[in-house]
Amino acid sequence: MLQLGQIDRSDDKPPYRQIAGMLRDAISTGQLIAGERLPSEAALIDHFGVARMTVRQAVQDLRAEGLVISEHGRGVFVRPAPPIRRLASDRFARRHRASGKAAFTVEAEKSGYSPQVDNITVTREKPNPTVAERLRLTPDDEVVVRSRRYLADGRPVETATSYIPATFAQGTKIEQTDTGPGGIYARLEDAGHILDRFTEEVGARMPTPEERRALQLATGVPVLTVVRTAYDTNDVAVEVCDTVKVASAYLLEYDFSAR
Amino acid sequence: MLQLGQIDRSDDKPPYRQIAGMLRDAISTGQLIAGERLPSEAALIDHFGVARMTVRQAVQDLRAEGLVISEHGRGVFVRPAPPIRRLASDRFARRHRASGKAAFTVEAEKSGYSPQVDNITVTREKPNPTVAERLRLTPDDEVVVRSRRYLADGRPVETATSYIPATFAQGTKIEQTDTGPGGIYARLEDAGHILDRFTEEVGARMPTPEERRALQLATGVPVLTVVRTAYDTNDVAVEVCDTVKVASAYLLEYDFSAR
DNA sequence: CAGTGGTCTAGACCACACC
DNA sequence: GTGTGGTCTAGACCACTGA
Repeated sequence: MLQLGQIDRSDDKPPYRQIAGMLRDAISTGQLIAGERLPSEAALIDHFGVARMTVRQAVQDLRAEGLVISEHGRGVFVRPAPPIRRLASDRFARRHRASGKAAFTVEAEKSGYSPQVDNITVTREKPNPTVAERLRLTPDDEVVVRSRRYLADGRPVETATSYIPATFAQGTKIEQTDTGPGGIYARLEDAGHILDRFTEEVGARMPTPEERRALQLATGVPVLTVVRTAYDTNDVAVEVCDTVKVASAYLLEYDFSAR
Repeated sequence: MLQLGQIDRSDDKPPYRQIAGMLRDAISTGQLIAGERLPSEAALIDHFGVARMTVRQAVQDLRAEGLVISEHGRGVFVRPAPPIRRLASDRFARRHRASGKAAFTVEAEKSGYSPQVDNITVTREKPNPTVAERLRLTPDDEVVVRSRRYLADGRPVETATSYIPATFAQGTKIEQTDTGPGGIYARLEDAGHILDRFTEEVGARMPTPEERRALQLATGVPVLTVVRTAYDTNDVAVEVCDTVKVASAYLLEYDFSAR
């Protein structure tokens, strides 16, 4: 049974923060382990002798920190850490593509989870200014826009949207739902755009409500945003890929020279 | 004056979500711009005909998303986007170091903000298991631990903790608060450890309460965690640097080959 | 069914900002 | 001072879970 202290009414820290602090300590010291249920609101009200809103505010703080998740009708639980995918920067190397597999599949086999892709859409649009600039297009050029969602062991972990200049995608499988073995990059190379290098821009923020839905995100879990641009051997930008990843499920690895 | 709709009581979306949605729309459509004040709680209560806790819960949602910040006694404001530092992966290149400047200073001059470092502490400790593994040390070896906080135009943007094997730091300025021109890396190279490459591991999460204090973080702003390991030309790990960055203030750029 | 968290009401007192 | 958000109380009804 979990042992908790009492509120110090003379403390300037408000009661709800004191309660949040005690629960946080219980979690960080291992008195409450991942997946375990916290005392119910009723139990906390009894123990601390406060109103319901006070304990709810404490729990609310912990949720915003991503420490706990609450499940309607069941209870509040210490958030279990999901398995973490380490993404190495060689994940788009040609040797993987040569095997006919997409980067996400290769990664899945290495790490031992079952990969899945859904919600694939393919459209043709005018690029937004950011994409246009990266692809060095005018706003009047067209791009093929490919969106999809990636799942690992059935759980959404990432959404991705690729933008490919229509002139490069024209008449290739890039315009179809199934791009064939090796994915977009293999088709671009088939078309003579031999890939040379990528740049990635990494940031993080809280998800929008739509992203929370699409990625089934608990409160208190941010997203990593990664915008990748692919260049061919003529230094032509051939694709921009905008991805939103569940932050708790990823570690991105990069190598670079000291010279 | 801001125009807002009314709550639809027959909607299954609860009133507080409807209110949050309308405010969110007002922000995303530009009816409320960065830095502008939202209607006061009293005004929202009047307008929507709900209890105070209902409008507070709506605002709470927006705070957790990082869309607004509330200031006690002043109001709730659309969160202004802070200037974003783009960190290129060549920021530790030797040519910068040669000029006698630390990476943070070089970055500051390029981007035009005033750099500052404070809270510098230097201790000698046994490494924790993670650091020990990265530095290929035994738990009995010692490391010099250097912590500091970086500020841009007076605002905290990052905390960093470096771990250097004591055998490499011994007798150098690395053990002192002021490491001299070019910083730790210059001193390691003075000592014959010519730097060859770095690896970085990037993740994101919500800050701990201590981090929120140290970085003066508003609610709804995650942190980027970057763990960098430096290797010398003998492939010896000579430093691990653990950094926590305000996510809204950074974009990390990396380049890598397609081969 | 009982137990859980989700939403809401209608008040209260407080601390802070600004005039 | 007035107006703002921060904290707290003591209820109410609802929706979901699981025995």
